[in-house]
Amino acid sequence: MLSPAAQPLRRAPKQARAQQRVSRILDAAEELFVELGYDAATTNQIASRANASIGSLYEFFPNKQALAQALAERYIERLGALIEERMVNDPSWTGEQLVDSIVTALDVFWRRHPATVPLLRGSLGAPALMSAGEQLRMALVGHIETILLERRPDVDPERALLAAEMAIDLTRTLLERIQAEPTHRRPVVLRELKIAIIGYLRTAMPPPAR
Amino acid sequence: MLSPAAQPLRRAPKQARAQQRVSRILDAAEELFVELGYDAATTNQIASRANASIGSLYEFFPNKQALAQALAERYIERLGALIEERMVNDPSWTGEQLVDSIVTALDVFWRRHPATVPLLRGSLGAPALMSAGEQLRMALVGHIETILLERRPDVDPERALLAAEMAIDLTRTLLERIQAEPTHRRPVVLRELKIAIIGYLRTAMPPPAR
Amino acid sequence: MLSPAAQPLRRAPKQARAQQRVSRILDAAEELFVELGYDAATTNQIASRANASIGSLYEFFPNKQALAQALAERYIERLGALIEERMVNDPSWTGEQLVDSIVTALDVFWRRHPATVPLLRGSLGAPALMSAGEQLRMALVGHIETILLERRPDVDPERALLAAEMAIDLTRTLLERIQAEPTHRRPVVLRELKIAIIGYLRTAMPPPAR
Amino acid sequence: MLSPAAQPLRRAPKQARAQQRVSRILDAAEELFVELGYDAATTNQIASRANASIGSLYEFFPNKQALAQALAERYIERLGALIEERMVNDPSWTGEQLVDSIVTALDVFWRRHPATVPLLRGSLGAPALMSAGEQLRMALVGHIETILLERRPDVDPERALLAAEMAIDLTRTLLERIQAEPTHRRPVVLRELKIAIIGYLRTAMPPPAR
DNA sequence: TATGAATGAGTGTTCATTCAT
DNA sequence: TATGAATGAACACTCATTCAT
Repeated sequence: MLSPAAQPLRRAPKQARAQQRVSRILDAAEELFVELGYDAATTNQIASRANASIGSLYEFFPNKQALAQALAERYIERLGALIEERMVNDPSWTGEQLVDSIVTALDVFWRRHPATVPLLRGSLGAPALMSAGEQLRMALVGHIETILLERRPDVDPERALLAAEMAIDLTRTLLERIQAEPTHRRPVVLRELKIAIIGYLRTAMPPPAR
Repeated sequence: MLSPAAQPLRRAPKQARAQQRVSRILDAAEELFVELGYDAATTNQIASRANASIGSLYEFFPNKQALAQALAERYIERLGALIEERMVNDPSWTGEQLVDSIVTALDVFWRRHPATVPLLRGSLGAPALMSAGEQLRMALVGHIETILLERRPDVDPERALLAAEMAIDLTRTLLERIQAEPTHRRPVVLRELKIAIIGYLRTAMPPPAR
Repeated sequence: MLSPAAQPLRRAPKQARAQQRVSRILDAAEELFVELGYDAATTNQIASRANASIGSLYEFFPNKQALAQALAERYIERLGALIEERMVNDPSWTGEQLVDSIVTALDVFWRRHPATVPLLRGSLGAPALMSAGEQLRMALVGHIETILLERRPDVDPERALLAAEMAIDLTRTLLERIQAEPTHRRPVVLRELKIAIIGYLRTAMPPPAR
Repeated sequence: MLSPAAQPLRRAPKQARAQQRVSRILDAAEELFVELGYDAATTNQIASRANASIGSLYEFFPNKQALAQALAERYIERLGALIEERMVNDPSWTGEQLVDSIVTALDVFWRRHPATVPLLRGSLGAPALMSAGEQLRMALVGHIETILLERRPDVDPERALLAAEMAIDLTRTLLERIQAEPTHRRPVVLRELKIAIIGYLRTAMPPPAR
């Protein structure tokens, strides 16, 4: 259930205007983190791209890191929606179909929210982003774990958790990698990713001998 | 193989003393890039941890970026050695044994040179590091591709390249991920990584029907 | 006349407070350029003498050079005022009286704005100052040329321009020279300067034979 | 006359090799002061253009300023030679011819030794150069004063000194100014300079009534 | 409440000068 | 004596953050 997590906002934006502003600021942060990276993007740039004053930004976010936090939380929320819509664990599907559906959904999400990538990047390089990314990762892992256990109640829960983590980490890397590929190569890598996950799951949790 | 690339050093350190100093500076950079990230690590910190003066650092490296470059090049060199020593494609080995040997070798390398991780991280976040990391990745991919083709001459070369890329990307992420795990979990994840690669390769390039 | 030139200010100081601050910064720059020279004066010194923070200075001026530019522009403006007040070409005056009036006016200006001197100094030594100084020189030359042509319509315009340039250059040097003289010698040199200009003009553009 | 002045050299270069090296260093300093200005030229650049080591440079010159000093002194020496060769006060010449000869000689010198210009520039802007330039100026003034007194024994010695100073200062500025002019304008300005000096002297020290 | 002017610690980098070899 | 590697104070400039209005 993709919990909302510790409140990073100084003041809850009660009025619609304020909520809109917070949203615009996060949009701007998302864009600039992607364009320039977390470190190179400045808070003043973010504010001004959001048509907000820098003072306003700091009204809502105590510091730069909180922007990353909030972004991660927004992603978590939106992932929640995505999961409910598109990651249904339709029991009539084969495992292949399920993987396909999930990976496709995540690919769409990644493309729509490219800052997921720098956010999900691990600890090194930008410690500021670690906890935000960690949360996001855990939200995804939790969902996959649930699906896995639903479909394969025979599997050791610990193994399922591990497999879910692996699946998410594989997906993350490859989707990140895809950004660097020329457009025409993207479907190729995407297909390969699905193969990798299927291959992995098949080996890691072989169907119980009939 | 694993070519050295453009010279980033202002002055070639002819004397042993100077070479040692360059080496110490790179060690310090490695440490601090890992501890704080590329952006947050300052050149003055690096110099002082290397027991060198800041002027000395700039005697050898024209700017901060060049440190990352040089680090990547040093890694490429050392990987060259590692490959020759430990990544032998012994024909008597099974595929499993080969994967095990390679992944283990890389794990050791990763642990010894943890800055490989931020260096190998893709483009976003620190454009400065992109080309350095890209080189490193290509060096690894090239080696795996060679081994793959040697063992499986029946496979389409393009597929082999793709598989090599996949294998490296999977390995990179997971080894990076491992850093974040508590020590006792590391062997578990490492084993899982091997399973993933084996599972993937088995699915992607199934042995020719007999 | 005495056109304002390209805007060197990052942000137009709309409020009176800001305008005052810009002014104080320029005053400080003026003083320090005179005391230490352009290169030796540091932007931090300038800011702190202006009781402004260094950040504030860079809020208004994109870089050190822009301070010199802005100073030159301020001089050009003030010279505009000076010219209108004190360099009137009173037709009842003799040439001697006119020269006296102009040189005196410039002397006063020079004393009040001693950084005119380093600014007007030619290209070598501080390329940064060249264009700023060149503008200032042209403003002065233009004014003298106008007066010359008004009083001596018989003279070839090109000659008048040349004479105006000469007059300004002579004046500049000598007024600069004067700074180095002990106080009691200054009127002497000033008188000599007037003699030089009068002597020059008399020789360069002798009155038409009646 | 044209005295050598306080020794700025750490060690008298007794051997021919050393003298040559000092000379090459000064040549390099001259070039770079002209190309980049005194401040922007670095001592390392100077040493390396002179094919000397930086240590060698500091063997002969205690600091950067001393290079300017020594340059000025070298100019003074060479001016001494120039004066003896080309600034002869031939009694058969008219004043015009004399001025022409002197100004021409100085113009040649200036062109051959363009660093005279930044050196002679007054105190402000580069205090380091002040005393060096001052010495050079005094050497020139002294010579002109002598000539003036020889030709016009009727003139008050103090007036002659003043006139000599003026003549040198006018010449200096205008010759400096000439550098900034396009080549084809240079003879024009040069002629104008002669006119200015002649006009000035005629006015400042009119020939005794017959 | 919202603004954006103001702050100043901290950054990468340079360069005059020293001194071990 | 000559070298050039080494030094580190100092510089121009940035940017996260504050706070008076």
